[in-house]
Amino acid sequence: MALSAQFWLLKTEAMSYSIDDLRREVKTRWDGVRNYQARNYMRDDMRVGDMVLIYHSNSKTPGVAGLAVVSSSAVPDTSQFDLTSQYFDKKASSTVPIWYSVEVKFVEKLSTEVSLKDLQSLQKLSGMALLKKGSRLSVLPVTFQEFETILKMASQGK
DNA sequence: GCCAACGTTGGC
DNA sequence: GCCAACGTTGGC
Repeated sequence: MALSAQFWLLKTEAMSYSIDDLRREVKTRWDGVRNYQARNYMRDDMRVGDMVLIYHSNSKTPGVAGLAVVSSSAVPDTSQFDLTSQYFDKKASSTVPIWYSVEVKFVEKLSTEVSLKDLQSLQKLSGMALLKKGSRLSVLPVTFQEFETILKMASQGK
């Protein structure tokens, strides 16, 4: 049951993994996601070539900081098997993994970050999953219109 | 640092 | 299967 969505938003705390980290590494496995719905989006719906907004959460000025592309579809998140990892899950086994992660590749860092405030100020974006009250999901679908609007805001230095 | 809104866990 | 307690997220 694949969604038609081809655009996504991934949250990350800039202090632990920022768009600059992704630029440096070029590609990364988006591991450590421990929420079932977020997992389902990654495992069932994210496809190679899907575009991704990288969102810095929990920072002084939260907002969309950059752009990435899905470079590999979801495989079991190896950190769930790693005893030394904070993401270790004792209920998971290699034959029956629980958590999955896609790989994303750096595309660009926005010259101007589009802040949460900016997003909230646009009537056009009022339907965004990110802006829904109480939405704490770290993997969220974005519509093409929303995606386009946000990139436009970035290009206008807004 | 606060706390509201969630999701998960575990006792019953 | 219910639901209270607990842990986490994330804006402010």
